[in-house]
Amino acid sequence: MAKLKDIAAHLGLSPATVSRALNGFPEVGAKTRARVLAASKEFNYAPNTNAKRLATGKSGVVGMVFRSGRNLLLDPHFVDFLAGLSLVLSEREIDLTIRVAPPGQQLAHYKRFVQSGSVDGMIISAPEVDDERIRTLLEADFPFVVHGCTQKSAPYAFYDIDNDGALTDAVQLLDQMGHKRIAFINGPQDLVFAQQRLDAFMRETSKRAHSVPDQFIAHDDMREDLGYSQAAQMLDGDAKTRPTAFICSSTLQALGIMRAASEAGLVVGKDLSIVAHDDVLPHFRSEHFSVPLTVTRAPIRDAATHLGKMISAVVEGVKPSKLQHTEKTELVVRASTGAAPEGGEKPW
Amino acid sequence: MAKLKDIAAHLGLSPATVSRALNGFPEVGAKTRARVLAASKEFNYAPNTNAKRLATGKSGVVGMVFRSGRNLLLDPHFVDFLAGLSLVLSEREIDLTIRVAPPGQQLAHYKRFVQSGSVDGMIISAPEVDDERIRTLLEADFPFVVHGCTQKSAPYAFYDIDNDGALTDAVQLLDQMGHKRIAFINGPQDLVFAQQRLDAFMRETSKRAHSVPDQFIAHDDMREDLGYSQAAQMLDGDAKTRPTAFICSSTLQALGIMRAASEAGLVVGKDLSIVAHDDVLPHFRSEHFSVPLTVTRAPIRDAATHLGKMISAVVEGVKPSKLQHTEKTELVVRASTGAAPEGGEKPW
DNA sequence: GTGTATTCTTAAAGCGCTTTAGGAAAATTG
DNA sequence: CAATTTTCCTAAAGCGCTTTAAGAATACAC
Repeated sequence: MAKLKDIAAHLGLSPATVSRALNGFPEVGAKTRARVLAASKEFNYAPNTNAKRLATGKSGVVGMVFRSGRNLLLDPHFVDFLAGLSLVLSEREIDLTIRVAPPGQQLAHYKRFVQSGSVDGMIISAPEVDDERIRTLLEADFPFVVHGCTQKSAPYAFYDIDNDGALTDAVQLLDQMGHKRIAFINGPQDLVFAQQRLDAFMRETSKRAHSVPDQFIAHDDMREDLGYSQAAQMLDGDAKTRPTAFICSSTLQALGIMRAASEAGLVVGKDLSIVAHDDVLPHFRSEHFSVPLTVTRAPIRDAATHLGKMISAVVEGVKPSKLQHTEKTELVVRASTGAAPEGGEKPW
Repeated sequence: MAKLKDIAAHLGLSPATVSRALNGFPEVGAKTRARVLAASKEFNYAPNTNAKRLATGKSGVVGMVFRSGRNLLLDPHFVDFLAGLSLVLSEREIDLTIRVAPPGQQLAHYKRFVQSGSVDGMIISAPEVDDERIRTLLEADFPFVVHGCTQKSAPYAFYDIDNDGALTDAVQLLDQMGHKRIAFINGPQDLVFAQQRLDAFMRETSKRAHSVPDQFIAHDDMREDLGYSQAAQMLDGDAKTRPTAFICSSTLQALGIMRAASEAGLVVGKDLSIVAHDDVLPHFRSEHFSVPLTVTRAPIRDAATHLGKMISAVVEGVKPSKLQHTEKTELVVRASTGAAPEGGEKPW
């Protein structure tokens, strides 16, 4: 493996000049640069990454830590995010290194990442309500970006969607259609976005005087099977008091709700309305569901793309406070929502 | 950030001793080691990864390159593999760095990974029939493992499943049930496993004197929608000459075939039999399909686990030729297969 | 032609760790 | 107790690159 020194020796130059020629510094003569470039081609030279990293103090890598318990890599939301992210990063010649750790050891891995200098920045996904990872990275003054946001005026870079707006839209739509009994199948309660959605849901429903009993609000991973079982349970009761509409946090849950509805003999869009939040996962296109789904739409792909650019900027020194974005969601009304069925006008 | 030198100075020791104490070398005194360990705790010391890497020549990282076109990160097979792999690697304190590149630039990235010394080894997934990545890494004598295998006596470490056996089992089962017209919906033809399955399929069907016309063999990405459209097309014809059974390479394709069957008014397991290969993807459990699926079973997770251990061994210097495994698949007969329907006894 | 500015190149230090070779101190031997 | 061996530790070189400070070489001015 040819080294910088070899090339220098071969050309009768010093390593310093070769280094500068290769890295595009202006103070090297035009023909010298040309010679260096040619020799580097000829010798098939590639600089030793680790030497470069040690000398510059930059790694050209950003890191992510995954939970091994509730394995995020099995969550389609998360995978789509990762796919988008790694694509953007690769375009910028930034590598992504991933590490999997059990829930209890998450923080330790973040600290090690920070201290060991193996990454220039980190990406945090699915922040919790009071997220210790964020606290740690802030304290260490280490570059990072967050997918989601924990508070109104956060001192870090983030890309979030307007969860409040999404839920407001959803409740409002159903209310206009005459629904008074709206159930909510949400994401894991410890995650910020779920909390934000819950808050908005509670506010908007109670504002309209049809506040919702606890048993019609569920919090769990956003999966088809869980959506199914939760919906099935909620639908298992007197037709006079069961929900006439569902709001849920993911199209996967919506699929489960549809399955439960069909088993209960209910026609979606007629006997039962469903509004989901749609992250636009490539394998679960809500417009192609057996009953096309009404959704609040915000592609998770967009978040990944933005966050990739953001972390690259933060690492370059851009102020995190300049890199904050909350994306509005788009309400797309399709066939899964319709007027409340007869007998549905009575609130809980 | 505390450095090795700082700790050494603080304890009145040389950096060499501190380094050895921390890395568990035997030639350091028990109480010296204790002091070093204590001080390192106190100072919250973490060695600089890049310095370590430069000094040792090892990075503790393995790399993967993904195609950006046909984005492998959107393929559930692949993601499940990745999830398993990263888990095993993390247990061994090996990081995984991923890079995404367009199809034409794959090779360049492999070369850069090799030359730059940023990774100790690579993992290759979905090898092609004559895979240039494998050739390149072999030439460079660089550690790598392959998920799948390109030839009988390969000079590299791999974990493969017995594709030949799987297809043999599948054809044999259907044959015993009286099926004479078996269609095959396979994976992308340029991939080795698809080729192996095709070879076995052709051999076993022709052996039984019911060889298959071209239009009843399809090659494409293993997706529900493609399985659906391919099956729909194959089923769109005279009941006397259309397939009575399908073999397919993935449970996703099987889902598509089921959808096509149901739209054609066919009952799976009665009018139409299906055997799929099952990689045991967590979101697509074949035993829970509306008609439980007959499969040749081999969890992709197992492959990931093994390959994680393998690459770690190869990097440690174990001979790749000692690390080769072909896993048998398990035939699991469920309700999706049944006796050939009336009129099904006539071969093509 | 001398003096100054400008352009190009180099020597050498340094990034933070590991590791080889060697030395001092302590333990073992006869 | 001198002669070894063993145990523990250190000095210093080195990993392959970048970068600062300074020096040659060339160009420009008058």
